[in-house]
Amino acid sequence: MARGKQTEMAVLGALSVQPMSGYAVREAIRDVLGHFWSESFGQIYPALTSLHREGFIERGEGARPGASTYSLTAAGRDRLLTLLQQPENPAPARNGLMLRLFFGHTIGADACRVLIQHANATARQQLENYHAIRAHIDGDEESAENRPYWLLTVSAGEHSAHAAIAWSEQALVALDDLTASCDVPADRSV
Amino acid sequence: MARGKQTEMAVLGALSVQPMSGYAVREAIRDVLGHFWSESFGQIYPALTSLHREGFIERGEGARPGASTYSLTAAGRDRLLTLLQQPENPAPARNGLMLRLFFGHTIGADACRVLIQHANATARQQLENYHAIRAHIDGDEESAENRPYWLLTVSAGEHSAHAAIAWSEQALVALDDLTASCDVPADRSV
DNA sequence: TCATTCATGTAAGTGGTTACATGATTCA
DNA sequence: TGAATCATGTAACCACTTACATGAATGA
Repeated sequence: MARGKQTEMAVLGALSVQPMSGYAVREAIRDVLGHFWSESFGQIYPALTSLHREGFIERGEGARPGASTYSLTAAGRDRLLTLLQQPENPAPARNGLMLRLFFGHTIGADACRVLIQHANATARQQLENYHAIRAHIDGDEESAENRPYWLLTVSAGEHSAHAAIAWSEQALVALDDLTASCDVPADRSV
Repeated sequence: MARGKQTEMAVLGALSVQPMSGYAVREAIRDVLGHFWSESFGQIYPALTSLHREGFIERGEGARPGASTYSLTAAGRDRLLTLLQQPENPAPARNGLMLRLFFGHTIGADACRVLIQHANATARQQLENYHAIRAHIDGDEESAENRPYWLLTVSAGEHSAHAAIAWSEQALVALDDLTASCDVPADRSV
């Protein structure tokens, strides 16, 4: 599926939870979907305009003059369902850490260690964030029907962070073995 | 770091292994870095032109008329080292599966199951690929100095695939519990 | 000879971010 | 009063993909 449809999907999804302004859509995407999705102003406002033109959202009075509150129409709800069911078009892989490590021999073992330690710290930070989000979702009485699905996404984040932590620690040991076997070859039997 | 520098880094990295044509650079990036990096023709040829203009690569005679063989200059090797040491600029998160699951209540548990089963199959496939790559690297006598670093990247892929498999299976159980508790509430405690 | 692969490039278009311009409202 | 936040939008730019145009070499 075209990548442009994904912005539409995220915006309709945000509005499906509750009607809100474009500004609030951006905040919702950043704060609620932030750990697995992002959209910028430059995407959100044009998307709102075209969704409105196509009749998928309605524009109502906002709390302030000049502000609007968008809400899904019936057609918009259908549209969201259709989009969500379309197969995803995976983005091309681009992992900067792996690219650097692949040329690890060029930058040296110490520089690699720094990169990996940084990845480890990041993953630990993420894991803490996921725990906080989980606690927040568990404590939220309002969205009981969404809760199991939201927890699924948090769980995916936790699994991924755990894997990154395990890998990075194993990788540091492997690098230590590598340099040790260069310095004191007699000490190690593979 | 700017995203454009990353193409430069990948191209210089490919040429650091051995001199080759632009066409071969693209093949190397696709086949060797494929599981964590990608570049298209439209990026590679302009990058080669600008790297040549800046003196980071030399253009030699190719095997055929009209074809060139690019190789790193000393300045190019320095440039690669500099680029590899710069901190990465992580791309904004965009996980289509998570976006869909977050609105899982809208599409329903069965549709979510399909998505998750697909993710499971993909991860298993990736795991097999990583095992094949690992075997290939282990059997390659030529690149002994690069081997430990290449294995690090394969290991990262394996960890990530394992995490995806474990998560997806757990998620399917969670969805089963969810629907079971809706159909036959008396059967389940919690 | 004819399809495939090797090879180099360009052009058009998409998708996306960032910075800017503007102004009202809230609250300290 | 003045800073922070809410709010809407546009313009310029960057990164990237895809499709196209071209043609030589290889090999069935």
